[in-house]
Amino acid sequence: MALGWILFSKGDRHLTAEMLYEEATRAKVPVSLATIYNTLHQFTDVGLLRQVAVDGSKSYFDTNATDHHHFFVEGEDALVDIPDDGVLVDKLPLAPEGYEIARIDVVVRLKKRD
Amino acid sequence: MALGWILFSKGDRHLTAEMLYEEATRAKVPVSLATIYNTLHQFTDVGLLRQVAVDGSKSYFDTNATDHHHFFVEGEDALVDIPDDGVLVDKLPLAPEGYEIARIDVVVRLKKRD
DNA sequence: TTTTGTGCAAATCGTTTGCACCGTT
DNA sequence: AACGGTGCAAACGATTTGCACAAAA
Repeated sequence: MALGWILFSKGDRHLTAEMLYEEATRAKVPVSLATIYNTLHQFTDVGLLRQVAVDGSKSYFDTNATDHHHFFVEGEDALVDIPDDGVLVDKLPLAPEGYEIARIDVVVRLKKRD
Repeated sequence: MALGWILFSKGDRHLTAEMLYEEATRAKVPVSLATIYNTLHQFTDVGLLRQVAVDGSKSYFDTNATDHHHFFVEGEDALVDIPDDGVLVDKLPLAPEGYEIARIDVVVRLKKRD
């Protein structure tokens, strides 16, 4: 419950388990990381969160569960929604026989301009 | 060197470190996983491989380093190239001030049709 | 002898699992 | 007393690091 409040009372956010853990701790909600993961997965299962795998290691949880795409800032490891329909995927490829498309993820990787 | 042969002498492939490790072992090239990772990263750094982060955990290395997108079969954990230009990303979003687009990753997640 | 390259054992880090605890029926 | 739910310590698996050894300079 407490975690739900932290997650959803501040608009759209992109959190890692670690981030939520720190926020919870700071907010005097003492939980272990395992509980954080359990909670994140439960929210994900009921469709309130969207899990985004953007680099090899940690994964992000997006409080905006609707279909949309992301910027990912390399080096900064920040995940940002791409404003409404800035991206359009065209010419959807046919799914191979016997399969159907579950979801399309578009990640636009950004790097600092030098 | 031996790993280079395994990687590149069989056309386009999508391998995890573990897979390459097993192939190497089977091919009587005894290396540790750490060496596999070192080698994969070296090839990636010089642009011969492309690292694809598709789910939270393991990451795939694609021997096709050119720009293209992927199907990912959930459950099977298989990664497949999307044939030539089956996908087209339109209306490229402006990168925020001070940033430039490094790469665009499109992953079409497939699930078995029931 | 120093320097440079290579491979790996051990450590690290994100994540998951099994189980102990507690309130409820 | 049995049951269901919740939280977490400990295990796990993928990846990285630091260091030992060996060949080249």
